[in-house]
Amino acid sequence: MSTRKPRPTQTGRVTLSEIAERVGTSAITVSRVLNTPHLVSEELRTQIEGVIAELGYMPNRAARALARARSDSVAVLIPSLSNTVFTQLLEGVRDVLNRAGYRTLIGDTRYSPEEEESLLRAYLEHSPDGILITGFDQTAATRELLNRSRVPVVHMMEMTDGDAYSVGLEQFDAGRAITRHLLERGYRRIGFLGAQLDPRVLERLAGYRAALHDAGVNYPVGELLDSTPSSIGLGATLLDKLLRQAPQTDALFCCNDDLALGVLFECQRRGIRVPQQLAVAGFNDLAPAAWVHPALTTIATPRYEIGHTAAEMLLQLMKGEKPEPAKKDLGFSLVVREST
Amino acid sequence: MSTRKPRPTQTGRVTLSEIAERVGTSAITVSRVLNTPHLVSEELRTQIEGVIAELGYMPNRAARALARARSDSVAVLIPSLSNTVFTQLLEGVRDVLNRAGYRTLIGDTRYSPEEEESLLRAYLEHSPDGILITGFDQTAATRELLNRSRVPVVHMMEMTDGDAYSVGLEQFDAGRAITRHLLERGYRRIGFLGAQLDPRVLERLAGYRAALHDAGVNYPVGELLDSTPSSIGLGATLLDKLLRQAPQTDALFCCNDDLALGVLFECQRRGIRVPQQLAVAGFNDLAPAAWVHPALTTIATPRYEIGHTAAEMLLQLMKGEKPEPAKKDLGFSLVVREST
DNA sequence: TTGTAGGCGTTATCAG
DNA sequence: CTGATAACGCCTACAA
Repeated sequence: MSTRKPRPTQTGRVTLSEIAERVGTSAITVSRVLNTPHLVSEELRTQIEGVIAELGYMPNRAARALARARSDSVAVLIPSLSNTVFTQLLEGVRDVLNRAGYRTLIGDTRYSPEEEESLLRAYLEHSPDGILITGFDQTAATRELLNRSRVPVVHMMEMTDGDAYSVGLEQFDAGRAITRHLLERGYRRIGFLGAQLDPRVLERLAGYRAALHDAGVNYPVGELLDSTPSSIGLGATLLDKLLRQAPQTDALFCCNDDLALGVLFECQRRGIRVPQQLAVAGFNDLAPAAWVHPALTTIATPRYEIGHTAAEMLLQLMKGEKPEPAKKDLGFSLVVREST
Repeated sequence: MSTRKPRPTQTGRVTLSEIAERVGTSAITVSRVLNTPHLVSEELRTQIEGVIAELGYMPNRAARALARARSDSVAVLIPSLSNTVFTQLLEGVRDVLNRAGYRTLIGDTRYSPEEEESLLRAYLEHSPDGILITGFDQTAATRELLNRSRVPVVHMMEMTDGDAYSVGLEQFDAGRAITRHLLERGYRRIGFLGAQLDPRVLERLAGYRAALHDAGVNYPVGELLDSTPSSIGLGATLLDKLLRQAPQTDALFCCNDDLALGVLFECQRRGIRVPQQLAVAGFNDLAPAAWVHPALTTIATPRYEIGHTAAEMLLQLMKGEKPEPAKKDLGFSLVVREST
């Protein structure tokens, strides 16, 4: 029994060996109490558990990760932390992953594929067991990194061809659906307000154009695109611009609720009656949409469920299972309220 | 030269030894190229850098953390991810910490000290180099954990006595300030709407009461407290309740902008003129406050700056420096708009 | 059911 | 400036 006496550790934290020494057993047995308790005799186990509690032992994740070659962590890349669309997505993700014992490394890409690439590079150093990423707008290098890392990946928010795993909705269809709703209501000079111009917004724009086209309507003067981030203030600004550029517009599809709220508030300020003089539709169905006056017609998107489902799919992949189907379309719903 | 040939690793990832072998040097030298390049000769360095790039080498953080006994990560505990107050706080935190090379482990406590304790327990396993935590409402066990871990901690959002490091604002003073504003405007039957009832809300309530008391006003029937989470919808509900309970109320201080917006929208719906029939004040100055109609009087709180400053303070602590002063009051400002 | 040996990938230490 | 050696704390594999 040449047991080297374990000295206090570098960090001052209690280690398995110290516990083992106290109990008069070996580190591996203490490890078993933590990971496979059924493999340890009742007696030893309760004794060890006592000392663990007494000493306030706390496993060292770095050591565990190194030994097991997995980290029990998942990297989650979203465009923005200040957009509730993505924080709700995150909540769905975390409710699933935390329960399953995973930590999430959250990265916000600021809507930039380059930033996304650099975040991914950084997070791969942590050997994540899985990756959740927003959309399909990755740089070539990002794709390369994802492939070479051999870590399971699930894409969120959009659907696509390809053979990637994904959970989302058809942004194109949603944009078309709400535009059709406006057409059905009898509006014809239907404008579009777009900001940020990320791929999902562009899909919605394409859906809007398709709906108009299908209806034999053409209203290019009503399109206003701005690549700066969405905000309520920008909605107000864009409305002002639009009314100069195309005063005859009778309905407006805003690429998200923030813009739409800005438009609504600006209409209130100017005394423009909604929907009588101008109908307004948004996208996402954020919390204020149901409460503003008039209440906002919009597309409800299942953010929480997308996060939840994507995380579940990733869990399967991390277990080595093949999720079926590989793509889940969680749909959307048109919520007609007073503003159209 | 009994160099064991390094086999492909467990994870399939390139390691320092493999690079070393390729170059005909040792792992430690490769490590130096990464960490202290000035200690390696120009020639060897460029050669090694070439192979690193060629093979797409990626350091293993777990191994590094284990060897260095620090993780380059910081745990950040906030009450909620779906409240923009805290996501803005987070952005301030991350802008500083990411730049300094730290990762953030984000935990949302759901406003529960018990949940906070369990998150802290979990995150301590990662050996964070520092901890940012919201407020001072910790369980005894949490305090014990923080002390024993000997990890630097900075508290955010509130000020307090004690000797803890903190960056925040005096919630009491802010609540008192906006109430005084209402008093100055001539309102006397000033109600208070509170939700969630976390410590910061209770401080604001205390400030409200103090202001009334100082003015010789007493209006207990106007206080409505609800421990469920804040939301626009709850604001509408509480207004309804309040108008039954205290119809003579002439002004309302809502503990945050969400409630205030709900109140405003409900007033619009009912045709209650703001501020003529009822003045409404909020707290935080969230984005919509400036744009709703009438625009909302509120208290602007420096969330981003608090996160930023707290992170800088933590950085100092992690370097072993003593930040001066230990408590930073970043203040608030009264933003008077149309609703009062 | 328990323990021994050895390694995970990196870095600190100290020698050359 | 470079390298050999020995950790870091835990776990896998195998043996007893």
